[in-house]
Amino acid sequence: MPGRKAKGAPWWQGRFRGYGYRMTVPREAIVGVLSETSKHLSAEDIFLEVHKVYPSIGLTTIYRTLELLVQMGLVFKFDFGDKRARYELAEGPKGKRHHHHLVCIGCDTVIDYTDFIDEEIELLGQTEKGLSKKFNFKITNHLIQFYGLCKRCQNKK
Amino acid sequence: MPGRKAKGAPWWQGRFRGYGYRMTVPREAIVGVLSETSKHLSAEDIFLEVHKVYPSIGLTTIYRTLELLVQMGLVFKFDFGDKRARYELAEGPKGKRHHHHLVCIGCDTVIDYTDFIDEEIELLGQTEKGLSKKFNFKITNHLIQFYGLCKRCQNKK
DNA sequence: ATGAAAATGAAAACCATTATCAATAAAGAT
DNA sequence: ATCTTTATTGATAATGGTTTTCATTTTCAT
Ligand SMILES: [Mn+2]
Ligand SMILES: [Mn+2]
Ligand SMILES: [Zn+2]
Ligand SMILES: [Zn+2]
Repeated sequence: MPGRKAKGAPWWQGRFRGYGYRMTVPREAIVGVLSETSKHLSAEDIFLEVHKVYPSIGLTTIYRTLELLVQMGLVFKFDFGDKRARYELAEGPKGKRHHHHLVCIGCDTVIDYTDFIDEEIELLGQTEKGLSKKFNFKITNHLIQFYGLCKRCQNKK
Repeated sequence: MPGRKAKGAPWWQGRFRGYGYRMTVPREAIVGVLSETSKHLSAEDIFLEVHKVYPSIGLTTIYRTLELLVQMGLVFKFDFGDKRARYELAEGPKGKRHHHHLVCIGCDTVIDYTDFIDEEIELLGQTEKGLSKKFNFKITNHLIQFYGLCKRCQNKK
């Protein structure tokens, strides 16, 4: 099992350095938290989690670091309709993991899905091409979210 | 030209009454503003517009009425990434006009498009069906936005 | 016209996010 | 290991869109 617990420098350190940023304890901790969850955390969520291990790290730093991470393309920032921004690691050591979301309007649960991406990619590509031509609009990104009721919430009176 | 300037009760009054809400001057004015634009107005935009005719109507009422309208399904509320919510009439007398958006990250312009390309329709149907089955998720709505550069912003410097 | 209930406006409160700024810590040079 | 530069941090205050509060006004069925 190569490298499994080797404790070498985490893969993202090079990313920071590449951008000319310093590697710090708070940054390490924040990316650490994000890399250990599949949830869509708010700044405060992350703050609370980081706080357990480093009580001295402030919420301001969480916000600042998240902005950096978004700028670097390491983190996605989403708005699911509750008032807070939600953050999620954009990629792991294995590469990108672009995906779309199912948002339950009953319990605010967010489901990631990558399953249908493959079939979607083809159609998405064509859609984007068509729009680009029709409106002379250079598409760089897209946001696709489906809203509805999750299994649990469908069975609630 | 049947009914063109007939000045009969606007079509949305019945909607308010149907929900048990009263018809008031501010509500009339707010829907009026929304029905005369194709832009995506913020609460303040609407306030300013209404203010020209009814200087006594306050911003609070704008917010309250917009929330009502969204609840009634008469108005869509969007978040395009600037900090303010944007509102847009969901339908006219002729029915729904569901559409998607192209958002320019250069000038914040938002382009509506309703003439979905075949690929997009297929993409949506296929995706929604697959997702519903796989996750047992009842999809009721979707949000699709493409981000990029509009024609003008592509030709800047 | 009357009166109960709904709706409004002014002001204060909310609250996620940002800006400020003095203190601290990272990293290259010595 | 120490020094030096300067990015980074944390406490605090400020911001700004949106909500709450509550006394006053308006709607509309009677
Ligand atoms: Mn996700
Ligand atoms: Mn629109
Ligand atoms: Zn749910
Ligand atoms: Zn533009």
